[in-house]
Amino acid sequence: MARLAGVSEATVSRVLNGVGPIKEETRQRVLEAAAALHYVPSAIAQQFARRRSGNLGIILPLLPKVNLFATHYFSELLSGIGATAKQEGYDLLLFFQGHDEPRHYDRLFQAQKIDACIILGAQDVPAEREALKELHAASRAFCLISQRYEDEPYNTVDADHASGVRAAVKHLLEKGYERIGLLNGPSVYSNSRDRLEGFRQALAEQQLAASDAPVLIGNYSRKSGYSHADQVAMLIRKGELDAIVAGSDRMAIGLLQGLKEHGLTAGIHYGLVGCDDSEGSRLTDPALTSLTVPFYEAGSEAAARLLTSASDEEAESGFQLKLPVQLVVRGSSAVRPL
Amino acid sequence: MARLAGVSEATVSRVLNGVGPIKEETRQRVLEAAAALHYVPSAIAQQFARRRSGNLGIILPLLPKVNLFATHYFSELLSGIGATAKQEGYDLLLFFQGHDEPRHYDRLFQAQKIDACIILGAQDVPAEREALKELHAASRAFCLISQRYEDEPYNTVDADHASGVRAAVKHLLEKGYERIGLLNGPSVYSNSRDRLEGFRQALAEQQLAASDAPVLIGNYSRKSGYSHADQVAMLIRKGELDAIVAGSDRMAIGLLQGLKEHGLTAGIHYGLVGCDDSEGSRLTDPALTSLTVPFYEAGSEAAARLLTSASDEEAESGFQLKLPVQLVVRGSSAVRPL
DNA sequence: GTGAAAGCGCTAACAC
DNA sequence: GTGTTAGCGCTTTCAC
Repeated sequence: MARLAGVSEATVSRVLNGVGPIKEETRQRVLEAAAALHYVPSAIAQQFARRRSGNLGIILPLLPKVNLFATHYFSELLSGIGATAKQEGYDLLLFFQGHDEPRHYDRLFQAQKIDACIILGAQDVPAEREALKELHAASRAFCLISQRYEDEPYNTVDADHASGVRAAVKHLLEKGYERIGLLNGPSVYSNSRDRLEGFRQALAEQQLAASDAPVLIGNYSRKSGYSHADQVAMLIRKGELDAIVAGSDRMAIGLLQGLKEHGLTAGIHYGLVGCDDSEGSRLTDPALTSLTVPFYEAGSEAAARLLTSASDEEAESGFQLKLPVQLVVRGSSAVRPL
Repeated sequence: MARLAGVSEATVSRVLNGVGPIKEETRQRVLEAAAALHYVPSAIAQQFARRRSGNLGIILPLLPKVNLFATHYFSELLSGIGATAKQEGYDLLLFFQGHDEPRHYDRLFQAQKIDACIILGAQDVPAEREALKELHAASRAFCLISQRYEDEPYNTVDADHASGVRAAVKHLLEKGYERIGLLNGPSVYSNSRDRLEGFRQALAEQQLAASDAPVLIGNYSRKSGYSHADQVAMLIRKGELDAIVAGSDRMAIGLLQGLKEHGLTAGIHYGLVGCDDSEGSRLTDPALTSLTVPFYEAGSEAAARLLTSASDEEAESGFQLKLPVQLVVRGSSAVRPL
């Protein structure tokens, strides 16, 4: 105890935490003693006494081994969260959530392991809704990223996927493509629904009938894109399709590879746009036009809103952020030769 | 307090922790009461009383925004660590370490935030060595992944990069390539040194002079691979090189793209092998032959060794694991046409 | 087999 | 401004 070294008692606490009025001289004495003794306060005891853990929980889906969250999506998000959390004096506590496991999110709060939490990869399924409702009922500080529940007032941070897809379709039309299709992800993710909506809006704006525009559903994986190649090749050959927007870069890349086997090259025989502007978009030949999503900012915004509101005890009004998405044009959507 | 519901006192603790002899009947009573009251023990208080945090710290390098740890490397590692930690009842506490920031690793132990820790992306630089020495001096349970210090007895888990590169070189020679080069990473990483060693061994085994085999040094990024393309193209044109092993898939891919601009195609004009068997290796055209590294296993092994030894108070003997690496053959190292 | 009591190392009233 | 005094909610000797 540094109190021996100095002369005081709980004053040490005040000095170290910078609370209450302290005479500069004693402050110095305490600081010196602490330094001399290499004193490091026990975080465990502090947490206990303060009844707050100082931890920001992060719940992320445990995808099957390989390609877990390779998609640079989680990487960016985590970095953004981490930077802000550090700045606010919080540590990051990670929880992998198996898809089938019971979602005991609130238990993390009850156990006081975390003071706030960010949920990644939430799905629109009953078990998830239940778990979130519980959090909300208990007034927990939590936030969803990249997933919204239209009928619930939860805090969310998302990208404006609808605008993104609108921009993509507009771009393709300007490039001379005429029959645009969509390879979307499953509707348990709100961003899939957003993309569909953006797609329809874009067609409507151009007075194009959305009803006969091809919309295929995959699962966001490269494999899924690849497996749709046969069908897409047929549509292209029949003249019913000449460009496609995919809900993820991975699906786009799989599709691109599959169509190459059909002798169809992106940017020549058809136009292709992906989503996420992942590293992979730069690896294909031709490189993939994509929509860049500010994941880092999403993470840091989410953390900032949660953590600063946690310290303020003010009535926090909740938030539903929608971050802008931007088109990055590359070879896969080059001018269409007639 | 569940004690009201039941009748006992500290017995609750015993029941919930399954220690000491308990009459089955009281055990049931306590359990029922706990269930009825939705009792969840405070992790914070438990940690405090037990003087252990129950956290496994993970230190990972904070790389500049984009492509942070996209490389599936960290993803796999984290998943492996997470799975084992969960199984052992530990939570994961994440710390991003800026390259320039002071490395106060031991402070995490002093503050009792963590009971053990895994360090990813450690470099062989003085500040790092200093921080690790401090951990070792204080007998902390820690482990390095993918980095060894030859002169220090630290716990490590690594892949057998030397064998991997040997296998790669052998494979290329068998395919008919004759003048193999190496595009390596910087020697602050032990795996770079390992690869160089494996490379030299392989040449020596084949009675080839290692001295005039081209060895280039990049920094593991795609950009770095790309920027070596000019030099490599020249070597190929001069007949001084016809195949190359790159220290990472990303460098290999950058090189492949750069050489394509020189009109040189992997698998036709030259042979190419990468390292890590990342997702990107399947995206290039041709697909990239690579060395598959068991990152998931590395993570889970590291966690297992640390956490089981932490509970056993036995003399833990330390460990230096070397996991096997395997060659995955794809198009970039096809038979060389003469 | 179970209760009683001490205490983990801090913070936060409350006096002085 | 600073010391005194209670706990925070568990675990853990030690008796019984």
